[in-house]
Amino acid sequence: MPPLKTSSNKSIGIKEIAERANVSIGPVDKVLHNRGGVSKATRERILQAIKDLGYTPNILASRLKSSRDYTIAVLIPEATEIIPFWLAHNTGFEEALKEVSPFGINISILTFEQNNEASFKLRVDEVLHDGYDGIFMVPVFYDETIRLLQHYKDLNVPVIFFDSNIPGLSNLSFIGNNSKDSGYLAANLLDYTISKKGDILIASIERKEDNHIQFSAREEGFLTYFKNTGRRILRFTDNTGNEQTISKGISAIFNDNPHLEGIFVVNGIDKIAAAVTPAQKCNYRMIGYDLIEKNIQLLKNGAIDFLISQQPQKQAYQGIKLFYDYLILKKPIAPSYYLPLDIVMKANIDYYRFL
Amino acid sequence: MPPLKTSSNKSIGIKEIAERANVSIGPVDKVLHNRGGVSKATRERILQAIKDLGYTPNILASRLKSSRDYTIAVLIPEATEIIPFWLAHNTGFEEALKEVSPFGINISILTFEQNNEASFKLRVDEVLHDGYDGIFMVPVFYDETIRLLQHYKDLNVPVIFFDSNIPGLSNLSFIGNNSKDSGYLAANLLDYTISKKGDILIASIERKEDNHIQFSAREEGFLTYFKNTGRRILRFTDNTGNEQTISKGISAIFNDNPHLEGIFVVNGIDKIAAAVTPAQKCNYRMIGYDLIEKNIQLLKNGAIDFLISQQPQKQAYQGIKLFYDYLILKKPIAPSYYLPLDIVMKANIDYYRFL
DNA sequence: TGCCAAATAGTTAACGTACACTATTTCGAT
DNA sequence: ATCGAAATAGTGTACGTTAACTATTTGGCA
Repeated sequence: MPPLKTSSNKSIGIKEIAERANVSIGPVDKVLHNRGGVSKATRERILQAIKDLGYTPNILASRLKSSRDYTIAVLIPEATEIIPFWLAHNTGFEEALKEVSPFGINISILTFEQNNEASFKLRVDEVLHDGYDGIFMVPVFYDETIRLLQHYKDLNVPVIFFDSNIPGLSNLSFIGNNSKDSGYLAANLLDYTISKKGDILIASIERKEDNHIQFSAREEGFLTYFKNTGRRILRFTDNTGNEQTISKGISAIFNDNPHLEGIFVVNGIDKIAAAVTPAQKCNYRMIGYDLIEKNIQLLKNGAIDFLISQQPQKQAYQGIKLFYDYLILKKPIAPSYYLPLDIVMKANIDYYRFL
Repeated sequence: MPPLKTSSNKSIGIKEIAERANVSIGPVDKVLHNRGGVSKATRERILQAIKDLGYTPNILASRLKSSRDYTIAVLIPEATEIIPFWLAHNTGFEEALKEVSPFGINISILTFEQNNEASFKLRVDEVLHDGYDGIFMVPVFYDETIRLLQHYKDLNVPVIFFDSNIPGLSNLSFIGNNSKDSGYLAANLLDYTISKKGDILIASIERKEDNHIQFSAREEGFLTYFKNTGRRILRFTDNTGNEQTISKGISAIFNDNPHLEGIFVVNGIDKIAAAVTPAQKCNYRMIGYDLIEKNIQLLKNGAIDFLISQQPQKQAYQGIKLFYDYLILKKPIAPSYYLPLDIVMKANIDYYRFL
């Protein structure tokens, strides 16, 4: 039985196409790139030859010759002390660049303040003015996002959203997690780890600089799971950010609800986890989001039981490679790419730290 | 604030190096490829110029010129009705090939029977005879693996293991899961989902065609977790493969152990899951391995609670890309690449199905 | 019919590298 | 000092594509 060789015997190039169509390579290239200046008849012959011989362009040679550069603008919130989350994307960008930069793909990272529409607008202005070959962005502010999309729609420049999505717009694609499903997953998992009659608390730290759409979706998914189960669900929301206040609030809930067994933290799990004493901790399970360093420590010392990763690095990596697929390989792009919802716990955290 | 441009202004080629070292491109190329025929003095000058200017070879041009092909032999067990697991790798191989085949990397898939050393030996003979530029293999049989390694060690041909590892050999690298840690993870998760005093059953279907080293490691990790916890652990092993026998065996254990709450299935979870009635199922949790279609169905209908994925597609994909890194990019390769231990349940299975 | 612009087709020079081939230099032996 | 082989350095072509440039054909109009 002969081994399954995956190589094509003899690669056919534009020369072979030209020969088969009885023309020189000039018109072939024109047809391939829709550059016009080819009579209808020969155009047909060339297209037929391409079909017959199964031409696949040699991207190496193509790239070598036309050293056209593609610059992707990356519109991403600034990582801060409070929200270090956005730092994680960088390793993904770097990794992707290693693979695609030989093909002339560069990125310009344009950061903005997540709670400051003016700073976002400034970046959009910049992007519109400078003219990029692709936009990879977190669509935080609706109106400005629309403005950007409208400008680039006519230019046929790919705009891909990541992290959070605004459905129904003219962006080429979205890459990220399904927030609602992640909430549903958290509920499913929490349900497994507490007793049938235990109560559940949904907690969150609300900050103006956060992306509320995503958080609502998480909660919605979570509640969907428990709909009609008779499970008692409590709610705690802090918008002070003050440790004392949070601590008191949580303690009060604990005292008032002896049957509390699970906590689902929509956002700011480090703050919530800090508000709980180890003595209290042994009585409930806590699940939340984001594999940032602080949370990883809390997971390791047992203050948090489960984290759901949004895989920022992977979003960044795959996102940039989507531009490579689209711009260089001319592959079709799906309207959305949902990354797996990874469940991370103490026993497998080390395998998720650097990816 | 200017955007962080990641592009290099002007790429340095061998021409620039030659100029700086006061030679023509000929000797530069000779130095770059250690082809000799260069005097020590000019060699030094050239190396210095390379260092000074920070030369990075243009892999596109390089590849275009020398259309040297690399063929990787993939030694992988044959997928069968009983063990469809090995089918999953194919999509990973295909995906990887799409990216690396422009660089001249091909693969030859050589399958063997997992429980038949002779068939393995045949493939090893083939590999030794035909001469490959890289070997990607599951080292199922020790002696033959050694034989292969010894032959290729002198030739400096990269041999990478995947799926299961034999430590301490001269292979370049390993990519796969850490089986022991996966067992530990399963224990940790199961511990979360059952009550403090529940008993646990470790079950497995032993078949001669299986990889026992991996299974032992899983069990070892599992037991490590429960060491000194006082948890009562039972054991069920079937080596008949007969449905009736398994069913009876499992039933007997259920009857004899009313406190049984969790089942860890080392291998053959579909068989074990089938042996349990829905009525019994609601009293325990079941965790096991392999995202094969049969198991996915069982997960969906609730017969299985958790599956740990070995990510065969990712192993295949990343493995082939390792050869690309090594052969084309000349990047250093780590001795092992452990993939994340993914926890899959009903609520997130759909995100794991096609990757 | 002849002329000329427009349309179409053909030619060629790179892109950066690899490597075979040719040219030059070095240096020991006479 | 001269010759010539060995060692070293330089040259040129090709890889497949792109796109500018040149050559040819077409066809409308006087």
